[in-house]
Amino acid sequence: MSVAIENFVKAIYKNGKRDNNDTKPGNIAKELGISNAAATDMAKKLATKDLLNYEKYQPLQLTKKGTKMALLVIRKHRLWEALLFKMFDMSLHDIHREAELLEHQTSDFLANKISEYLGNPKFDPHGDPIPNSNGEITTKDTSVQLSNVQEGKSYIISRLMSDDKEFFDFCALNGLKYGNTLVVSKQFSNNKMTQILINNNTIVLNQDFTSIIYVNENH
Amino acid sequence: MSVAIENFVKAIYKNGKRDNNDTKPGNIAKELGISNAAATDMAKKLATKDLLNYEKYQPLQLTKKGTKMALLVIRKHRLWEALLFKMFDMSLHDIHREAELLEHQTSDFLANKISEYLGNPKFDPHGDPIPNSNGEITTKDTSVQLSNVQEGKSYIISRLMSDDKEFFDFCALNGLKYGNTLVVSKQFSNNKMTQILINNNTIVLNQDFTSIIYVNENH
DNA sequence: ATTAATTTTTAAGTAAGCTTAAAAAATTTT
DNA sequence: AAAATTTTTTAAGCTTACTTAAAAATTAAT
Repeated sequence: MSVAIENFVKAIYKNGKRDNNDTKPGNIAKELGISNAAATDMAKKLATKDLLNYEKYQPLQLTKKGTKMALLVIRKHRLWEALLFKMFDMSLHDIHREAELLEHQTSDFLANKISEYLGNPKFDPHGDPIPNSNGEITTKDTSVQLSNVQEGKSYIISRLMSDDKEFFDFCALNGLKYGNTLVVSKQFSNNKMTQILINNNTIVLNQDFTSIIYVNENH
Repeated sequence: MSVAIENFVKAIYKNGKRDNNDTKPGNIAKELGISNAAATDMAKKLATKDLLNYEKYQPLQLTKKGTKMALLVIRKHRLWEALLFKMFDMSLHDIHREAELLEHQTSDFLANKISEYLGNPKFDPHGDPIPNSNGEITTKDTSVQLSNVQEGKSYIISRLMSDDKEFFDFCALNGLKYGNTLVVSKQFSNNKMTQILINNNTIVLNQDFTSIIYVNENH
């Protein structure tokens, strides 16, 4: 299967999770930076390969086979991120960029070697779960978006769900890092803004950021 | 530049070295598993990009720019081989196969990180020299083919120049490994066959093998 | 030095993965 | 509910990297 196909099923999987199953061609096209027409074309093609179900004007739905393909690509991506992060002094954004390419050129055999070397980690450096070699995610995610938390409580950052350099630069600067602790000091105007205390600094985040930072309550 | 282009200049570079500059389209086509027509087409195209000089019916000659591109791809290939060989328990053939794909999806930045991590090695696990980040090979090669050595002398294996699984399996079985010592006990019929003593075993190699095993005299 | 064989080139054609433009359908706004 | 907007689909076309088939040139054999 080609890189284009792998990226296509991956985009459907990711957008499905993120945008509450808005997996219509336009949404996927945007994610991939291609035209809507190209997305429709590709959807039809992948339907003939039993990777997804296609019905005109309906959201695209991955089949079992398509989902497995997506998860195996995501597995390779996250394993590469984990490996590069551990071995080299590289930013989250940089490891993402490299993994984005390497993921398509990695045999299952090599992926397993990397996993084994790392001690079969369950999460990558963003806190995203790493699917196993059968394309299954066995960990269950109890984290919530930082936009959805309660004032006054303490939380542990569990996930930074982004590909964006600006965001990661901001995170690096402010101690927003997988595993770190923060306290929510105030929620403003319907959770559009969130004030947190982290590393003895008070910062205010808007929803662009609080919707992609996931946390678990700190008991 | 595309994968096809990177592989094309790499093939010219490698065949130029190996086959005494027989870099006519047919030879490159064979190396890449494409038709002669495709090789001619690509050659013309790359000439317009100043990667090679093309004259009808003449061998293809890489320009400075083309040579540098080839060497930077080869650099990435050999760095990946060195890394995978060091970190994971993988055969020479397996690391080659993985590196063949990874080489095209590796930024210069990452290549430098890998090199640094490995202590800027000058040779890969086959004994092949690793070009530096400017695409230059600074080590000078004094090794000779095992088909060209003298009876009775002792040599150190410096290079196993192959991509072939059969060959590597044979090497692994018989202790033919980069850095190991062997003694040439006999040359037969115009060097078509060579008898060597290695690891207390006597084995006879034909020219298919002795022409791709390089050695340095053991002083 | 011809003839035969091989290689290279040209020409025409294909598949993948895109594009833009316009038509059709769905969705949103008023 | 009708009109306006947006999205999806269809259609036609493009580029890359190939292919096969046949013509032209080179190389090898007798």
